[in-house]
Amino acid sequence: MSHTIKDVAKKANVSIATVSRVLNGQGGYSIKTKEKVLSAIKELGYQPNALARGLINKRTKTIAILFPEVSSMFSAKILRGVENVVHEQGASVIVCNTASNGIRTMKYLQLLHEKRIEGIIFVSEVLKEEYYEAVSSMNIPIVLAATETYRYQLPYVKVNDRHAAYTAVEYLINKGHQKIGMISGNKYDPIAGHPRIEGYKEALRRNYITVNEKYIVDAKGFGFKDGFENLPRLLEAAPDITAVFAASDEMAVGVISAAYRLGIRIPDDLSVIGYDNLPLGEMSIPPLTTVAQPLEEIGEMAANMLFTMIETGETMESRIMPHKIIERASVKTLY
Amino acid sequence: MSHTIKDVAKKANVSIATVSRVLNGQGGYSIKTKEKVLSAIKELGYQPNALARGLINKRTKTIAILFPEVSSMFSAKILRGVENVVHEQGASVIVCNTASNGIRTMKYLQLLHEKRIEGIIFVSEVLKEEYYEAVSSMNIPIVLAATETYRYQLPYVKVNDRHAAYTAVEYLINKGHQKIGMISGNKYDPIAGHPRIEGYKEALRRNYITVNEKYIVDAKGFGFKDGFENLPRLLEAAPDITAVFAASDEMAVGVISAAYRLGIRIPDDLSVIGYDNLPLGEMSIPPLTTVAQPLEEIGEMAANMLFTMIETGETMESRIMPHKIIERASVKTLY
DNA sequence: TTGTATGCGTTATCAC
DNA sequence: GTGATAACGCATACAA
Repeated sequence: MSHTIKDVAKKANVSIATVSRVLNGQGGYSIKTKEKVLSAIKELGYQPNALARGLINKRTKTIAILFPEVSSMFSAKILRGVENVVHEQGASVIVCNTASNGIRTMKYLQLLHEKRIEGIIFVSEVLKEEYYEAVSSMNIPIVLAATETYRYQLPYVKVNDRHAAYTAVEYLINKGHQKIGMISGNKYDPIAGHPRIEGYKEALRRNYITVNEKYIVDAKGFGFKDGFENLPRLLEAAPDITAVFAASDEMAVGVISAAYRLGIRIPDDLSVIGYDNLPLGEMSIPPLTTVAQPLEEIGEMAANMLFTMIETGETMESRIMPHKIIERASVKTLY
Repeated sequence: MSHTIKDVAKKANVSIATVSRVLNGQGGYSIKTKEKVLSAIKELGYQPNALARGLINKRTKTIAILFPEVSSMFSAKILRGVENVVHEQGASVIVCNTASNGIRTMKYLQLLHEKRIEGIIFVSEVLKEEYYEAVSSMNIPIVLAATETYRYQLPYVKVNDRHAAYTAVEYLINKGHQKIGMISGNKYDPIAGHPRIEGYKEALRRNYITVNEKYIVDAKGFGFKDGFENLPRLLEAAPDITAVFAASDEMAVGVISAAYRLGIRIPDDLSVIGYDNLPLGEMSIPPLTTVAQPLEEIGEMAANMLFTMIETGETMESRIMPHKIIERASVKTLY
């Protein structure tokens, strides 16, 4: 099996203490012994045992990331950002698919506790009380990504959902649209649901357009089907709309597909704006205009914050990341 | 900080040996002491230290997965399958983005060695010799997913690329197409490139259609842009084609978008078939007909194989997973 | 500059 | 049934 520091010591004719010292480059040894040790290490192909190390210095150089669904473009983008800085730090990241399932999440949290990971990035979901308790008892930092919590003082990094939605809708208004429908994700979702609806309403109000509740149809989720199935419902309730704000890119693409089925031309008959800026949007026909969340940067920022929290032991300020309109071809100018 | 087995022992008025015994449910203690220990554990919120455990029994219950690009739907799907069985096993998975970069990969491999992970799943890439050497020296099992290697005896799980491509093209032929173009990924790619081209050719030959090299255009990769930018090139070289086989779904969607720009109607003027069966395909306009790789199952199978290899110490047989045609709306029947 | 010895939190092998 | 105690592989305080 793998060699130990002892084997190296023997081969180099020194004590294990000396080997340990050169391994950690602390000095306190002659250049000659250093070379002896180093060559012994090379000869044996020795690799230090991170378990033994971690046991002593209480550092595992491992963090975890939890999301409700690993296999979505959304999660994948954030993961990429996280993985980037994790690798930079010489650390590693354990991924956990919670499936939005309480017991599965709790089971993971326990496993992570046992493995003595040093920090957690919690993505997209609402942080339940039991999660919070569990993490608290682990005494390690956590940062929320693309979500936030009002009940606890926890750092998060996300865009301002309300404002981003506002921006999207105002963009539509600036393009001359007045009758604007919205297909929202679950309206009870305190992060990606309600705030975006509020942003929509506020944009209308500030531009002296009356808010009509019938113009808002609530999907149950944020997927393609949610958009696809709800465009007809929206059109029935509000046949005169000239534009739709969909609460996610997947929904927006669903809307576009539904429109295609119905013989409604995008953007000529109906304009569509999405939310997220997933790669999907560029691939759509027509290419989707959307309000972008910088997902990869959110992941990077979250990871960076987590690592400095691990290092310093102090908490950090939350970050609101900038959103911006990505103009493509799904919105028509109306004048 | 976290409590140790010692604290539990003290609180329960027993020795650490006894605590360890009930912790591992080995028997050899009265039901009464068991309860004493258990309640002490609960009171203290004790969590065993996996590092110390791993140090002794040489098991970390951790595996790693490496892919060239985490933030693709392709990787995400496989990851999901892997994560599924990993969680079932009470283990955890470290994700590594190699970025198809040799030194990055080697750095990761070393880190993983130090962490004493128990196995590796290697996805999509060509296994270089130095990778093989590194993994060999770790003395842990590896299984390849969606890739394979000819130089070494390593278990893999993937579809038969050549056959899957054959199936896709024959489907086109059965629909009455004779002039069929192909946009291949990198033709030097020994896994996803060359074999698919061979499958394409074979399908033509077996159906007595002359292979014309001009009908094959080689993109440099498998992305949207590769499809988008190469349809015009293909059309120039082979203006009379009635159908295109794209070597990936992303490319196929790129082809559809390019066709749209060119005023070519899909499938009326041109049929398109893809490869992979990503969620993307359902969202396309028109929905994409494609040959499916069961990505999630590939991930699950790879993980299952890896775990039994870890358990038994023996190697396993490779698995060819079934592919199948997913009929949607991008192919027209020609008679 | 170098070596010895102790401890990190477990499990396992002995005794009792 | 239960309790000391020796590993596991390493870092470090203390001697030398």
